[in-house]
Amino acid sequence: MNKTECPSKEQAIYNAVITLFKEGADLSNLTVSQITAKAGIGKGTAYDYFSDKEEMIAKALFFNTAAFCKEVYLSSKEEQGFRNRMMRILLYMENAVGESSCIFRLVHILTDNSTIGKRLKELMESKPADTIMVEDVMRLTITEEFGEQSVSNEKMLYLINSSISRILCYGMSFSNPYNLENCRNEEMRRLVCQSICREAEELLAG
Amino acid sequence: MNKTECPSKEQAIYNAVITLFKEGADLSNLTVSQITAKAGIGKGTAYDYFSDKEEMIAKALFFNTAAFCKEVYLSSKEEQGFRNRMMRILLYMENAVGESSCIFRLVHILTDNSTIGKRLKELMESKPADTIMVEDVMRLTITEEFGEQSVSNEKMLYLINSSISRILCYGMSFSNPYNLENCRNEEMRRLVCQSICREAEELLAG
Amino acid sequence: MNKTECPSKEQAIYNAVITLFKEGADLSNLTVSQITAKAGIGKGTAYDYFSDKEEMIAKALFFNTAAFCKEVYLSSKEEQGFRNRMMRILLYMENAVGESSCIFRLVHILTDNSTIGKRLKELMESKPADTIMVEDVMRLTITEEFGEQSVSNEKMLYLINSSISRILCYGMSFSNPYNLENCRNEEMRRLVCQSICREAEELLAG
Amino acid sequence: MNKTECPSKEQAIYNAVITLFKEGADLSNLTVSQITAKAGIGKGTAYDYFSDKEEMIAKALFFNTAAFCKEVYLSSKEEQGFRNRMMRILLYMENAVGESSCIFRLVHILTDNSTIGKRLKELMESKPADTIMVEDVMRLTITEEFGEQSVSNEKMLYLINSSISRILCYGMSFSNPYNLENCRNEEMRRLVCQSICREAEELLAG
DNA sequence: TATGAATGAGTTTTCATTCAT
DNA sequence: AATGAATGAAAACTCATTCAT
Repeated sequence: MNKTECPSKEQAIYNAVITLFKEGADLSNLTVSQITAKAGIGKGTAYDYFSDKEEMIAKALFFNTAAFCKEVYLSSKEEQGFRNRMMRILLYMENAVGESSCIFRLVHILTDNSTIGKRLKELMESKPADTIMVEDVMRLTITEEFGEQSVSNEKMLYLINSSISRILCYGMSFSNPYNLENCRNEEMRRLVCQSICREAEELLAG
Repeated sequence: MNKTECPSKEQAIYNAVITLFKEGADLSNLTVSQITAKAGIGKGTAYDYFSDKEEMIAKALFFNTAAFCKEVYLSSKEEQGFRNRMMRILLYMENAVGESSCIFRLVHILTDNSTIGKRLKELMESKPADTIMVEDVMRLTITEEFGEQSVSNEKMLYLINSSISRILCYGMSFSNPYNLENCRNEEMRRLVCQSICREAEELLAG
Repeated sequence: MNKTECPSKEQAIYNAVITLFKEGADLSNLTVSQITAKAGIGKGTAYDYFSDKEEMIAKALFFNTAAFCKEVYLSSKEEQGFRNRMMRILLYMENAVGESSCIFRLVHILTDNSTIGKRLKELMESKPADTIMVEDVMRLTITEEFGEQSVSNEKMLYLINSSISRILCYGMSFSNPYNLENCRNEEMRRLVCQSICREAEELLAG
Repeated sequence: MNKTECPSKEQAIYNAVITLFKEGADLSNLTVSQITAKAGIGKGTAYDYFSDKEEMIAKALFFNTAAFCKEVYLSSKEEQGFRNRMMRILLYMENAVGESSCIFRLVHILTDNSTIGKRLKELMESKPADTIMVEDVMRLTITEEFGEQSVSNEKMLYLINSSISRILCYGMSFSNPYNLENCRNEEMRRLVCQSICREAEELLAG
C-alpha cells in the first residue's frame, strides 16, 4: 500500500536527477540517457510521464526543494521564539548547502535564462497553496512569531531575501577562488546568524 | 603600451559573449556560431585564439568582470572614508546587476559544476597579481581604509562574502517568483547599504 | 449468419483507420496509438487480431473498398442498360472521392512502394472470388450488359482502366495546385460521363 | 565553370532522393541517413542546405519534375501540329512512368495529406513563372497550337486533367492486381492517344 | 481475453571542431 | 592569418511491439 506515496516512475526520475546533481553533474547538460539509466527505467518511459527533458529536471528540483522546505519548516516549529526557530532553519539550510542541495541550485537556475529556469518559474507560479517553498519557510516563521500585521510588505520581503542571501553567501564560500580554509565555518555561521536575527528583531519587534 | 597581448579578435569574442548574455542568452547553451556571428569573425578564427567554446565564454566572463572590478575599485578611491567608498561600490554593483552584469552570472557559473565554471576557477586561481576581481575590491577597500593589521582573516572573509551576498540579494529580487512589485527598490537598497556598512564598521573599527 | 469471421474488434480497427483517414490523417504516418484510441480498444488487443500495423491499415482499406464496391455494384443493377448503370457508378464514385474515399487512396498506396501497399497487393491477389473490387464493378457491369464474348481482353482492360482514370481525374482537381475555382464541377462531371460512356459503347457495342 | 549549373550539395541530395526512389524506396519512409549516404555527404551537411527532411524530398521531386517537364515541352515543340506534339508528350510521359518517374509520384504525394505533400504545394504555389510543371506542358501546347482565345477555362482545365489522368491510368496498370500481361502496351497506348487527341480536337477546334 | 505501461531501436536534428582554400 | 563548408558524434524524442497483470 506504499505505492500511493511513491508514484514509482515519476519519483524514480526525480531521485535520479537529484542523485546525479549530488554526484556533481551539471544540471543544464544532463542527458535523458543519464537520467533514465540512473533511474533504472527505459528512455521512452520517461516520455510517458514528462513532455521533455526540461520538465524532468525542473520538476525534480521543484519537488525536491518543496519536500526539503516542508521538513525545515516543520522542524523549526519544534523551537520556541523567533531566534531559536531561525537558528534551526539556518542550521538545516547550511547542512543542505553543504551537501549540494537543490535549494542552492534552484535559485541559480531561476536566474540563468535557461529553459529549465523558465519551467521552474511556471511551476512556482502555479504551485498549490499548501506547497512550502524557500520563501514560505521564512514568511511563515516570521508571521507566526511576530503576528501578521506587525510588518510592512517591503520589510517582510527584505527580510526574506536577506535571509536567503546568507545561505547563498555561505554556499559561495565553497567555490570561492580565494581559499577560505583558514576561516572556520563556525565563526562564519555565528556571524551570519547573529546578523540575520538582529536585523529581523529590529525591523519586526521594534 | 604593447596592447598586442589582447588583440582585436580575442576582444571581439569577449564582447560578443557579453553582448549575447545581456541580450538574454543562456550562457550554458550558447553556440560557437552565435558567438562568432555576433563577433563578426569566422568560426574557424575563434579556434586560432581559443582551444574550445568553454574557454571563450570563461575568458569573456573573467576579463569582463576584471575590467568592471577595476573600474569599481578606481572609482571607489575617489571617495573618502570606508562608508562613502562602500556606498559608491554598492551603487556601482547594483547598477551592474540591473543590467544583467556578468558579475552576477559569474558567481552562478562558479557553482554549477559546468565546464565553463571549471575553466573560470582555473583562470581565477592563476590570475596575475594585478588583476582585481570582486573579492579584491572589497579586500583592498577594507585594508586601505582600516589598515592591514586591523582585522582577522575570518572577519575579513566574512565581510567580503557578506557584502557580495547583498548584491545577490538585490539581484534575486528580479527573478523571485514571489512578486516584489510592492517593494520599492530604494527602500531595499537603503536597507542593504545600512546593514553592510554598519556591520563593517562594527567589526573593523570597534 | 456466422458473423464471427468479422468480430467487432477487427471492425473497430477498420472503422478507426477509415475515420482517421477521412479526418485528414496521412495513412503512412498513422500510429497504432491513434488507431486503437479511435477504435476504443487497448493497444495490445490490436495485436491479437493483426500481426502488425501495416496489416491493420491494409485490411481496413481493403475491406472498406470491397464493401463500397459491393454497394456500388448492387446499386448499378437497379438501372437498365449500360449507360444508365455507368452513370450510377460514376455518380457513386464521384461522391466517394468527394468524401476522401479510400478508393482513391487505395490506388495511391498500391503504387508507392510502401509496406502498406505490399500488404494490399497480397490481399488483392488472394481475395475470395466473391469479393468485388473496383475493377470487378466495371468488369461485371460490362459483361452483364454486353455479354461475355463481346469484347477482347485488351479492350476490356482498357475500358476498366480508362473508367477508373476518370475518377482519378476528378479527384485530382481537388488537390491540383493550379486552381480550378472557375471550373464548375458539373461541367467537369458531364464531360467525364460523356467521354467514358461513348468510349464504352463504341468499343463494345460497335 | 560548370559549378554554376550544379550547386553541388543541393543537387547531390536531389539526385540521391530520385535515385533511391527509382530503386524502389518508399518516399514517405525515407531516412536522412539513407539520403545523405546515397548522396555521399555527411548527415549534418544536408541540414546546411535544407531545413528538414521533408524539404529535401519535396524539393527533389519538384526540381526533378520541373526539369523533366521542360525537356518534354521542348521536345514537343519539334513536332508540327497538336496531334503530333501530343503524341510526343504521351510517349515521353509513358516512358517516364515506366521508369517510376517522379511525375507519377508527385501527383500521389500531392494528395496524401503528408508533410511532403504540403511542402510540395507550397513550392508549386510560389514557383517562378518560367518553371514548367506538368500542367504547363499541356497548357502551353494547347495555347500554342490552338491560340489563346479558342477555349474556355473550364474546357482547358478539363483537357489538362484528362490528359494527365491517362498517364496515371497507364501507370496504374503496372501495379494493378488484375494482371494485364495479356494486354499489349501498344494497344493500350494507341487507345489512350486516340481518345485524348480526339477529345482535344473536338473541344478546341470544333 | 484485454490491457496499457514499459521498452529501446531507430529517427531527426544540432553543433563543436576541423581543414582545404 | 582567416574562413566557413563539411562532418559525425551525440542528443532528444517517437512509436511499434511486448508482456505482466
